[in-house]
Amino acid sequence: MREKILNKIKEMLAELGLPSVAVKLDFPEDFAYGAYTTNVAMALGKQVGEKPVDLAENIAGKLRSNLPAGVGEVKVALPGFINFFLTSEFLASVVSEVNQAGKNYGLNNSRVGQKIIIEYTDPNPFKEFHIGHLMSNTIGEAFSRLVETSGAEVKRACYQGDVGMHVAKTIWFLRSQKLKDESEKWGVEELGSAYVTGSKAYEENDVAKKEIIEINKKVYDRSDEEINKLYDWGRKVSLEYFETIYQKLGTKFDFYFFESETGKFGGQLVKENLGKVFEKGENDAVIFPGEKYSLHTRVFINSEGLPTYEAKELGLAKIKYDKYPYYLSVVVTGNEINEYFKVLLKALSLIYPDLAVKTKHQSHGMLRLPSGKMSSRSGNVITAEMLIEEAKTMARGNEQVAIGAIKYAILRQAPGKNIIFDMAQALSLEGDSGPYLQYALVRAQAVLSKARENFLHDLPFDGPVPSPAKFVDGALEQLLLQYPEVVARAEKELAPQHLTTYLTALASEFNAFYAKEKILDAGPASIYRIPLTQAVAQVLHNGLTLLAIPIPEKM
RNA sequence: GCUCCCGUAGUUCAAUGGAUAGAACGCGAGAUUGCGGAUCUCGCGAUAUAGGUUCGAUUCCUGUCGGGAGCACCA
Repeated sequence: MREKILNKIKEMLAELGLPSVAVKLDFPEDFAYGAYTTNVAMALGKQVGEKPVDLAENIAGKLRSNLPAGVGEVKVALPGFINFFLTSEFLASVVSEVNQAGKNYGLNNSRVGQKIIIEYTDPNPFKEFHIGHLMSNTIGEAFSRLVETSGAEVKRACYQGDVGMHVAKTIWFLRSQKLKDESEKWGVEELGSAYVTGSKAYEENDVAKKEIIEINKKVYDRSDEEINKLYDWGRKVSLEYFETIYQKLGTKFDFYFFESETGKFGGQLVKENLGKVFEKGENDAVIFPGEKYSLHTRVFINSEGLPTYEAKELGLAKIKYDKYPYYLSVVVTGNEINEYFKVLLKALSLIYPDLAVKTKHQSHGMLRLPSGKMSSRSGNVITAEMLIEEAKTMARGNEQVAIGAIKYAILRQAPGKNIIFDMAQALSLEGDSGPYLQYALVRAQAVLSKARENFLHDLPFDGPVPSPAKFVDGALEQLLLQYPEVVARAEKELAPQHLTTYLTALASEFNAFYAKEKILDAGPASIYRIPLTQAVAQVLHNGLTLLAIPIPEKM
């Protein structure tokens, strides 16, 4: 439809002898202004030296004598908008289009043939899976699913810090506890608190600090049998635990990358480019002189000879590409990495320029809780599991609703900004929330299943509806029509909030419709309203699936 | 101190340079023998500040004020 109207406008502009400009066709804020609107007249007004309204009338007049099929009216509004109103017949046809397309409604081909890799979550073994990881996972999974709608081949990647100081800190404490083997009843929670204790010791106790640095080296070169044993056990426990969380959250990774591999290779890369890209710094460290490029100078190899985060990330870019020659690589991390990532991309561009341009860093903000609430006994860390459990009690024990509430709270705002996560608000379970969407869908499904049982037997309605035009109200149908464009925009901008905003508008419109009109047992109107309900349910289903928000059957 | 990000109803968030700045929570008033009330209807209420660019600025540019993150061997 959009294409048809756009082409027609261009055609008319040409016939009027007006200069060709990029024509914008928008969804107006209010359906009172039609289904589509354009501002060409205002944009052209000055160029041509005519009043925008007059110009708009001129163009509209032309359009009226040559309407695209499905457009019922063209109106001009001050100060020069041209608005397009669609016919009831066309709007009714949207309903059957949605039902015919089903799960495929909203897909497009804009990225067919592209290989895209998306890295997110990135929890560290030997540490807790905290709410920051939950946030990264939620956003990354939504990105992945959105990008898949464009026909791209998407691979999900998880990058995990299985070596480094945090590991050494945890092991330091485990060793001090004289842990013999895995028969000891320790799990992830204890690993988490071992890290906290080790961390504290590192900062407060010089002896411990030295021991931890020593352990760190031994983890890298695997020279100590006792440490190896603790290490292998801890790594396994952590990774197995993470899998249970991914399952809950609806993520399945294609690739796992570990710092133990990227560190080796990244360190090598840095050494090879010493003197070219990198320089010697203080205490034998190897640095990247970021100041040359008005960035920070960063250490890539520390004075112990071990690769830092930056060197590892450098190696990772290449390792990823070797495994999966990508067209685009998206990396989702917290925004405290922003400055480092700029340095990293600069260094990468000097070594592998082609990879640097293919890499896109998308950060997310921090998940903060209103102070005082929800602090864990072991420190300030709030684990994902604790949050989910807390949410669950508020969601009448329904885990799908709990996860939906949390995910929606994260996805409703633009990524990159901090989120003040007010538990009470996210789980008020009403209004602008995940459960609100879930409820609208569950309710629609309940009506539909009742329709199947008692009323009509030929669902789904994927054929034409007899004389539906008089039952068309317009708002729901126009929203249904917008869905594919909303998805495309959210995909292109990696902006899931467009989709959450849209779905909330759709659910709200549906709930109003539900309150106002009878769907079942409404005579001929039912013949239209049942498929309409089905189309709404289909779009809610498709949209929630794209956001990886669980869809409960009952709630 | 320097660099980056951000200031929108009382609160938490939207808004591709366009129309009356859109929701939700909260507050006030209503709707229930009705397909699922975790619902619906109505009301109150906001672009930090001073300039600039533009036919038109929440959006772009500059200053000020306020908040967050980072600033050499953690990730």
